[in-house]
Amino acid sequence: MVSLKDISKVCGVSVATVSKALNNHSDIGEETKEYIKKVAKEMGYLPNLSARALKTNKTHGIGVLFVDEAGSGLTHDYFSSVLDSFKRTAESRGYDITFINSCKNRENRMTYLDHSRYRGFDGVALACIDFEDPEVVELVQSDLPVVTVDYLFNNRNAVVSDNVSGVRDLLEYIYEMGHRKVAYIHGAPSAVTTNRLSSFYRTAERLGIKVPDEYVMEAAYRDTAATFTATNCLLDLQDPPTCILFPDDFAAFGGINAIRERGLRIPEDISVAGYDGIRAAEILEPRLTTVKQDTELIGSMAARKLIDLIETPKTTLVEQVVIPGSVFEGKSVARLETK
Amino acid sequence: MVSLKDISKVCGVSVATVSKALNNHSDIGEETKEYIKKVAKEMGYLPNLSARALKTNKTHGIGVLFVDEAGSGLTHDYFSSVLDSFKRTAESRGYDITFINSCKNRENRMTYLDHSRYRGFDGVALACIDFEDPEVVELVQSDLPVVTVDYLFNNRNAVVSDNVSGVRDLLEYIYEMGHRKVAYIHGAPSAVTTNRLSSFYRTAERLGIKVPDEYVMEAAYRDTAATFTATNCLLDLQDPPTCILFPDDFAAFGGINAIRERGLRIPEDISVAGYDGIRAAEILEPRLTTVKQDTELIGSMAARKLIDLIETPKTTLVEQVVIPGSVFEGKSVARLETK
DNA sequence: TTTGTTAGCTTAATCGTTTTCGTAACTCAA
DNA sequence: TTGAGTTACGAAAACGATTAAGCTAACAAA
Repeated sequence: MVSLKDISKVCGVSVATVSKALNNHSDIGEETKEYIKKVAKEMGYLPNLSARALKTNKTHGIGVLFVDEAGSGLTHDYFSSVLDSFKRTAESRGYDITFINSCKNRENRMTYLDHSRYRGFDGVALACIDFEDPEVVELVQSDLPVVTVDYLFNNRNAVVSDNVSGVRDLLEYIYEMGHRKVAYIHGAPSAVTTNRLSSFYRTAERLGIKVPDEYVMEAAYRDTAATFTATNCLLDLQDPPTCILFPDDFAAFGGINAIRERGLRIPEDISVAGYDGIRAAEILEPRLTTVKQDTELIGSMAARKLIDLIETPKTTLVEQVVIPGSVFEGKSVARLETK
Repeated sequence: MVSLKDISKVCGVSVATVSKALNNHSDIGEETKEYIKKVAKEMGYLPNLSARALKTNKTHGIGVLFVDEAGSGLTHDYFSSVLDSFKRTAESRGYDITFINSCKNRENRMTYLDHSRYRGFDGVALACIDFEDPEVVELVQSDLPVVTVDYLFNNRNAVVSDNVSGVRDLLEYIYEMGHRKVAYIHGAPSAVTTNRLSSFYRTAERLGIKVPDEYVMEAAYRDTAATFTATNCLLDLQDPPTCILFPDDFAAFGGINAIRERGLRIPEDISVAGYDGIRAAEILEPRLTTVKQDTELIGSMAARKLIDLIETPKTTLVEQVVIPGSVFEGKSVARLETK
């Protein structure tokens, strides 16, 4: 590999001059600069990142921790979309994305924080994880620039999707379609779940929808078996709901299966709605009415905030950005005659 | 950050001794070694990867290029599963995964190879991409350790799923279910497509299934609009097929929609089959009959092969591993009376 | 006693950059 | 003419690790 020294020899100048020329320092003459750059290009010079990082303590690397309950955020539609967008934005600003080692069960492994320091990440992005995990807390509380997705820490940058308005808008839409008996199968306890659930209750109350306790059930996100069971419970009620909200689109299909197994039709016999707006939801029958999250914006905004923080550490501009979703009107919620 | 020098001061030995002790060199006394290790741990020492890499030319980093037609492999079920498995295996062996910058439209960007060199990857894994891309070819032909997924290059390690046996087994199953009129909507031209298609023709011939030209159509992978159209064409034929194979599970849903819009039922009126075995296929109605790829094995095998190659470069043990899939028997292929 | 061997450390060079400080040459106002 | 100020460049010290080579004391063998 060609180094600064090689270039300096060819150009007949010192290593320092080459370095400064390539980095556009102002104390190098224009002609010299151009000449050096030309030679560098011709020789196929590539900076040695290790050497540079050693000197500057900047790796231009960002660590990401995208882990879901099942152990990986990669096969999770919502988070892989967010990550994808995050990656594109970060790369366009010259940062590369590395996974923070999340393989917890190996000897001699490091904590998330240690691993991040070891790799020399300039900053880290966290999403989709158990934010209660002591290792995660340690990482967040550290002096590394951090951005979290869908979770708020004190004094830390965060980008969250607006679950409150999401559920509110969805429920309002369902109300307008004439539904007055709406059940909510919500996800496992978490900050996201709490927001959605309380928004559900508040909106219901405002609209004058009564929500019997048995209309609210729990099923883990993306757990089709759980929603299958829960849906059956709801359908067995003496006074079953006319519409069911599910934790997410994927989980909704567990419920849809339960409904269909009973020979009921969607939406003629019962209406359903999901959350997330995964690609499959737009394609499958019935087109699922859902809240489409703006993963593109969430990801790119998270990258932006993190990189801004990295590059201007002075201004500890802690910001918590809320990204609204939008109701995607599918075919899974029927219009009811309001009696 | 605590460095070797800090430790050496505390221990009253030279920096070299500390380095050797921590790396288990044989010319350091047992007691000294233990003592140094203890102190290092107490002080929370973490090796500086940049410094180490500068000296050893090993970053313990692997670059991955997982890009699909749409620009990202992250939102692609099959590839994100493979990547996930790849990542776990690599991490368990002490390697971290970084994306090779694939954002092509930015000023001053590097080629894949340059970027890989710049980052100092010890090796790279490629999947899901346009292997004809000159940049990809350049990368593969370079002196970097490489493993490819689902594509064979000369003299390069590769892990491929067995498309030949996959299509063969699937078609045999369909034959046994009594189908004699089988159409194949295949993906866009590529090595994978070629293998599948020729396996389709060979198996059909062996089984004595006649395949009229109009039964074979093309639709891009994961393109539900294209399969929608193609399926309609097939259904409009004077002698329509009794079963349709689709490029992949996701694309199959485009066809399924077309079928349903005509009021036809699956599998009573027409049978369908997909390919890949994505999670959604197992859950959605109708349970899709498909070829389930062993993404877990493909990913971990790719990581294994690559790391073996990295760590023992002498033995240019070029291996091309073929991973078979298995037919997942859903409910989308009906048993026909053989007349 | 001398020589050789070995275990256990240390010295010092090196990897490729960045950056501070110096300095030579030149300009220009006084 | 002189001193100050500017411009353009170089020398050298870091950054934190690895490692070849050298040194020393202790001990064994002759």
